[in-house]
Amino acid sequence: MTEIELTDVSAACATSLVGEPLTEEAAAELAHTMKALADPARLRLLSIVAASAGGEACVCDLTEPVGLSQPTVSHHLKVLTDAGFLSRAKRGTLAYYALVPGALDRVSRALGTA
Amino acid sequence: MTEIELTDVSAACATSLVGEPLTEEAAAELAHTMKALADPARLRLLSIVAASAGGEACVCDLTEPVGLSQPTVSHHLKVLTDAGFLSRAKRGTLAYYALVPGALDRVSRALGTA
DNA sequence: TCATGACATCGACAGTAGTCGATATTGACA
DNA sequence: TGTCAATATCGACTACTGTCGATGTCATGA
Repeated sequence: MTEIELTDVSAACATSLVGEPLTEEAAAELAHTMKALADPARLRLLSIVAASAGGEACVCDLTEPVGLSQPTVSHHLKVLTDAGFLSRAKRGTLAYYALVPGALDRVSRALGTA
Repeated sequence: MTEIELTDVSAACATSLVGEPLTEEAAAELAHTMKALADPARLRLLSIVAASAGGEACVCDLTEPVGLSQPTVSHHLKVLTDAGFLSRAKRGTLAYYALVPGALDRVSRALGTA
């Protein structure tokens, strides 16, 4: 595995897809970022977090809606956090996840021509 | 695998990610669409096609730039075509691929809040 | 009609990713 | 300190995916 450790959203979306041919590196970074979004469970987690009161939710709030085990939900949240889409705030024994403002918009702009 | 045969862009991007929680079906469709984009070779193919003269390119033009075998390139082009991002026009013995107008924009809008 | 060139499909293989149960970790609290 | 509850990590398994070489298909042109 060729580790791309800190591939987060801001790094991956510097250039636009349709402007000029992507370099190999730019394509790898953007693909890595999009892979984080290319999973139904993670998309649902993002949308549930976004729709939660206060814009944040803890793992225990998310397990039941998506119908997956707690380790699996934790795994998906880690993927989204590493990709820069979610932030994690631990308060007491609970871990609250929230959307990182602008992260989705950056990916959006990397794709769209408009 | 629960086949989603005709998952193309237009079906997958009806709702926005951050508006309200995605249904299981909407999440599956959008994830399927995004999976088509979540690969460095396919992103490069898209960008090369977009930047080609006349907005289209044949397989023989694409094999060398991405450094992959002809069958592999053909496979990626099929994935992108099935997902609704590329159109295929066969003229003589050559197959010309072109961006489907608005396809990327639809995904872009499904992600962004703006 | 036959050979050739462009592309698609097939079959196989290796690497990757989603999932879970079991377990470790961490903080709260009695 | 010991217990409990919430999360994270680990190990394993299965399924999927990217890749290739071999082969099939089809249109062109001699």
